[in-house]
Amino acid sequence: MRKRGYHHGNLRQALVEAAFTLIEAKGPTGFTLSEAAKQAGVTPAAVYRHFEGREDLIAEAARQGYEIFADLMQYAYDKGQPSALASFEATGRAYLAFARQYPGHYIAMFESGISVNRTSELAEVAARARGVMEKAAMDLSQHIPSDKRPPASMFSAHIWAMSHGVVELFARNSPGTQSPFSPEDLLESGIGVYLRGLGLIKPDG
Amino acid sequence: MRKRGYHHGNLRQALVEAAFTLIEAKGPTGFTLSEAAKQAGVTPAAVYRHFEGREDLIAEAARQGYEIFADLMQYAYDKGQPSALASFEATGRAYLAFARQYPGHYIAMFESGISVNRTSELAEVAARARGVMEKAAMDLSQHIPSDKRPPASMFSAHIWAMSHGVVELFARNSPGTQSPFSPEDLLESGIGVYLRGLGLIKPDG
DNA sequence: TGTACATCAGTGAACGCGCGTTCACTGATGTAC
DNA sequence: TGTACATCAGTGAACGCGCGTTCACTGATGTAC
Repeated sequence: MRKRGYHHGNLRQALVEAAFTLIEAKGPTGFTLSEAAKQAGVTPAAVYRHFEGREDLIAEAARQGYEIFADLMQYAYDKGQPSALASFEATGRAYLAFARQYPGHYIAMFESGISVNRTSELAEVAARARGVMEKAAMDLSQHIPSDKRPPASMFSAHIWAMSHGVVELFARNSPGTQSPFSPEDLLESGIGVYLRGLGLIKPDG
Repeated sequence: MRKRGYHHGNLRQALVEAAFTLIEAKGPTGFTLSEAAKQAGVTPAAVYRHFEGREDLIAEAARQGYEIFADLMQYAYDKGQPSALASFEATGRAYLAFARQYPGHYIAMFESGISVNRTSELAEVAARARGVMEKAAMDLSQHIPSDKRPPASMFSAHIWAMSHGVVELFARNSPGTQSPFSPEDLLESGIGVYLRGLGLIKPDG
């Protein structure tokens, strides 16, 4: 039961959620502090009781996004264990699922222009998320003969790049919209080919 | 020799170039018509002799970007001929080279939020660029046994996604900046693994 | 349980700013004769 | 070659707008006694 009087009760979080909605609808450009306040039913000045300003609000939105993201990746990883391959593939699917399910979060994290090094809190949670991706890659790369094994951080960078590219180009109203394939199919098949290239799954697998 | 009096001489192009500079420096968000005018040494109102408004100017910047992009891709393709593999790899390198050499153009094309379907001119040149990528993929996929050959448009979408992802995550001041690998190495190795996955280059190639 | 009071999350008015856009204008350029 | 004139790319002032931010304030809440 929400209280709604002079005091909002949970304005801070309401503002963050308004930010997600606005960022999702209009992009990081379209997001304004005033409109977020309005959507939360509050004067723009009230925002300053909870955030230092516009940037700080966006940074908090990004932080929450990374938090969820890291949790989902960790969960996917755990669920795939003890198979390195299953864990790896699960994190790939989790990546795309996150981008689709939390578009506002995703945009705040990757397209809002705020630096991951803005605060130590933000840097830490981003590092945690990246850590899961790298762990998954590391585990899996143990199965590659060491002489032809790429560094795990390169491996995970490739997958991250392809995932991000699929999201940006094919999971939005972007240039590649025309594609007859769903982002999910595109990413899954792309990762499949890549893993075959590393000899990690069978040629006809 | 430039003429510089009451009449600018080539204001239209000067404005487009100011747009590239500003977009590169401050992102599509930071770009303002007024500042572009100022940078071209002209009153904001003068812009309206050449463009319908802010959006129209950005769209022209994007169009010129696609024009250069399509030309570079075509050139790379031609240069690799008659080898399908050489053509393909050359277009991959050309993609990244374009993104690095023309960051303002790249951002106007892919991050400014203008739709490729805004005008037929823009749609056409974008289609031309995509056409080269797909042709390169198509040629190369002829070398894959037809039973395990993915559709060329999927193939090219994978490469495009990885290329775009590398640009966005590792060739800018973005989340992945930490990576110890250069974007060029990352993309080249990523495409290499991918092609190996398709059986298009030797396992130890 | 009731009262006095401190706390602090909100208000609302005001600010200066730069934005995109419009308008009547002006003055440089180029062409006709 | 010189003059009259049409063209049109620029000016500069003005507009309304929404922005982020500040400030003194007010009124709801929660606590001490």
